[in-house]
Amino acid sequence: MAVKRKDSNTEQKIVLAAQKIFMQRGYDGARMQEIADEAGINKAMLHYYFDNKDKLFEMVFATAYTIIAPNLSFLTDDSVPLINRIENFVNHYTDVLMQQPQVASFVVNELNRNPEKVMQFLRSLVTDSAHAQAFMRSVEKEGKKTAVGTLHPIHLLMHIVSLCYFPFVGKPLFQYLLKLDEFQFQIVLEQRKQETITFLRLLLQGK
Amino acid sequence: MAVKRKDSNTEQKIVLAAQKIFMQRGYDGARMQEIADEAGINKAMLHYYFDNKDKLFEMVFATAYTIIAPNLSFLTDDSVPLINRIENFVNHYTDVLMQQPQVASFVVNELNRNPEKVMQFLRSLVTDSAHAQAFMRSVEKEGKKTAVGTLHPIHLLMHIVSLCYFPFVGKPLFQYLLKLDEFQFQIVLEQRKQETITFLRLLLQGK
DNA sequence: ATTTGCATTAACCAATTAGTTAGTTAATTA
DNA sequence: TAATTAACTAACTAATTGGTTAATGCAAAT
Repeated sequence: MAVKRKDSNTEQKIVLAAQKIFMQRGYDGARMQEIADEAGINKAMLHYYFDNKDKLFEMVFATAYTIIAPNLSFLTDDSVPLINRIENFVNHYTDVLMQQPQVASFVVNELNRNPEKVMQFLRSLVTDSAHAQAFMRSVEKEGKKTAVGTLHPIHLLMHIVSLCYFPFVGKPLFQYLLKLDEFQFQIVLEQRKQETITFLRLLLQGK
Repeated sequence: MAVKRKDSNTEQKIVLAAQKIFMQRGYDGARMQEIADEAGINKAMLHYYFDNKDKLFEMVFATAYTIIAPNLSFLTDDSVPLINRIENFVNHYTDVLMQQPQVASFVVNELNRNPEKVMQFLRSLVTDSAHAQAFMRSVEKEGKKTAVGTLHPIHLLMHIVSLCYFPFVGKPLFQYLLKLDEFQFQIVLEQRKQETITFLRLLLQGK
């Protein structure tokens, strides 16, 4: 019996090409032909390795989501002070998003474009509902008295995630508004890690 | 000579339909036929009133951008204390985005999908580069000494805009992470106006 | 050496899509 | 009332697109 010859990295080439094209163009804008060209193979090969556009997309989206979706477990380890957990979260996701700047807007875009379908898919992918509860309890415990009174977990999370993610999702907007070229924008992003942490620290300081 | 009979509101129906479909599906996902159906007219009428898909899209995008793009003039009136200007900004754009929740993600999505083209189009649409400079000077003047030292205008702006906009752009993400239904999410958004202002106020308090 | 079966391709297909055309309707006006 | 012209439509077209098929290459097993 013959043996699989998938030693040739065709599948990997397809994955990389699909990631590039889908992230650049989105599901609707992506063309199977362009993915094939990018991978340097025939279009029929895409359907040989992945049945159809949807399957190929799901694979790309799952990877992208896993990389950038805020993992609440960063924020639920009660043995570490809340501010340090937040610091870790900000540092981690700023680094991740800087390495792959287009992933955030890709995931957010597709989630908005097709919330029902994609979120149904998410539920089968990850099971982190427990962390949401743990985060709530953890903040309520530690954040009783702060500079602004009682800390609301949901709003704290929205603050953190918004500050970390939006500079990437809104990059073109900021670049246009502030007339920043690529290089200048990179520098600003570098600074933001510290700026964001300093800002969030204000919220947690007892009065 | 005969006279225009555009008393029938066909053009208006097209505009409304195009707004709905483009915002729902994005440029690539939108179908001229679906826009025609939504408007209750023939597909050829779209081309009669607007030459092609691009023209129709540009009209929709220009309107959307004008509505939701952060207008820095909110933040540049030196006769009002900075914190009050920020308060006005937050209140205004939270209201605007709550009224049309999908506009923010539409504009941001399209900006990411086609930065060069759309931004080139923007430059012909609005000329607000002066406000960026005015904002910088204004913040540098008033924000010399704050709780965290000298206030950096660019980061302050990114904080403000991120806190206001991302809850809308990342709505499906937050709904999934925090298991919030439509009603619960609306309540959170209502609260955010005050939460965001309170948070930003911390930044401006002298130490 | 021949068979076996995965890997790969060129060519094709059916459906979709933006855009066009040729013509109809009906209000205005001269 | 007849000419004029804006408003509107059904039907068509050319190009694109996701997906299929039938055939071929080719390494390994017998």
